[in-house]
Amino acid sequence: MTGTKKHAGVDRTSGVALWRQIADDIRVAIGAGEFREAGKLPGEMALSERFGVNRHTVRAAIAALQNEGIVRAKAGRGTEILEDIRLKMPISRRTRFSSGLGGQARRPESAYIASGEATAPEDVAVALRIAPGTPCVTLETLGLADGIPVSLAFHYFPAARFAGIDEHFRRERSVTRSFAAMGLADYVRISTDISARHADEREREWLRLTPGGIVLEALAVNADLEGVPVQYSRTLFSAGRVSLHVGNDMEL
Amino acid sequence: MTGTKKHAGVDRTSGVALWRQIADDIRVAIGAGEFREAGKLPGEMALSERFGVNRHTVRAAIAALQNEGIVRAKAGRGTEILEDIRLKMPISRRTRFSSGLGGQARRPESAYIASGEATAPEDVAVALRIAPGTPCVTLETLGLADGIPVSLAFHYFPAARFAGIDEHFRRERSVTRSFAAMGLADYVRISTDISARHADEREREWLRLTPGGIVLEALAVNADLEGVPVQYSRTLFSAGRVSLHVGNDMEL
DNA sequence: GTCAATTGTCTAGATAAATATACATTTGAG
DNA sequence: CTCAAATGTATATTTATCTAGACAATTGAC
Repeated sequence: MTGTKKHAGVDRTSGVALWRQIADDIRVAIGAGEFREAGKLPGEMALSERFGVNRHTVRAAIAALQNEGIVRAKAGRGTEILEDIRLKMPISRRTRFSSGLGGQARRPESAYIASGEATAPEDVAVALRIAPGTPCVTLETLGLADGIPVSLAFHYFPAARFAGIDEHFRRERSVTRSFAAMGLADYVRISTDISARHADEREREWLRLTPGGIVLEALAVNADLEGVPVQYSRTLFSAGRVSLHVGNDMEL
Repeated sequence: MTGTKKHAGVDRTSGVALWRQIADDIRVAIGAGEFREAGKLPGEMALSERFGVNRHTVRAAIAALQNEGIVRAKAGRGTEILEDIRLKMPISRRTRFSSGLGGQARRPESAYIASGEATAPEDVAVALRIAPGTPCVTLETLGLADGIPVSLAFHYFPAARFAGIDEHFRRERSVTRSFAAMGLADYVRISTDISARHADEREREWLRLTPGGIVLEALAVNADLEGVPVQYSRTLFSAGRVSLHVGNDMEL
């Protein structure tokens, strides 16, 4: 071992400023319920010892968390924890954006970003069981909870069956209701592929992430009740605000 | 607008060093297939213009990517893109580590890290449907593919039923075979919770990740064929090497 | 071999982040 | 009111990151 004293998870060679590492660390700790009893963070001195850094570095971290709306510092009182927010998004045969967040006392909302026409690329065509190059309607949407963006989705629908579904979405603000308006009363999730990576610039902008922010990328296929694929989606969830739950109801 | 020219996705006020932002950005671009034709990155000068930074900053980013084994720079030739190898790990009712990677022509392997006894914390107890504080056998394992670590798992087994299962694992190197050796011939996955975050120091060490590396965290519950929970696992997958596939067979 | 294109190395200086101290201000308990 | 415990503000110094420019070393094309 070197003579360097090792402290909780701060890395001075990572290219990430200490205040940001500490802010990320505290955010995770809050999510894990570490300070739930006190309802507030330990004092700046205590935190600076815990992380092995100067008090001002801790202050910079807290300032960042304040900026995110997670905590609120007040002279003489301490730093109050405002809320613990990581939504649980169910992934099941009946996965839908708005109903998925229903039980969590939040206001779910979908926003229209853009739509257009495109020919299906290889991977999308395979998933939708159509020939590569088949015309598709594309739709890009933003999912919000209490006004905070949580997901950015890019959808493909076979144009032969769903031409104009984007117009329905602009009115209905829901894929489920858009399907219903076009005569498809019900549909099921048949496959979901999940990976994680760093968000690119555009994704960071829509999801209001800081550089280095992580997204969960879910590639999903929905089908009608006959099993014919009706939708291919690539949805990016803000990993700091959402976890995905693969549950029992996938079994029936 | 200010006189500052805006360049592709670098943010100078984020607390993340430019070289790391650029490394992350290039990694994402490689994943999206941006340089697939050339098979190599643009020159350092071209990249420094693209990101609006000095050539040396780009060099630092490339050095980081080289360290991750994603690219290889060679004087006079350029910076070659190595191969993007991301294993697909199926998540289904019959999820098992070794058979999951079977079809991908790789040599799967599990290694024993440590084991012990512990009382079940709240969340584990709820998942295993036992009282908090019930004795459990704990087991920590490393999953490898072709000798490269891909997952780090921490398991809980109810001690009343599975005392000594860690000893079986040390011999068998497989949870499935350890269960079999203790009289449990078959089991099924009943729930999986997936999220993503930055790896901590210890995780980076076992999974051989660079600082800033991402892990997919899967919280899973397995049960016997009567539906009685037999195992709770927290598995960390190296997000650069693994994607999780939630497929149709979850339905039967 | 010559040449252009590219990565590798070196030195120096400017900017941002982190440390070290000191003291002011706000709050709630007693 | 007084005091202890916090956060807020200020200044100076050290360290890490980024910029700038010059030149060496390697490679492949001609």
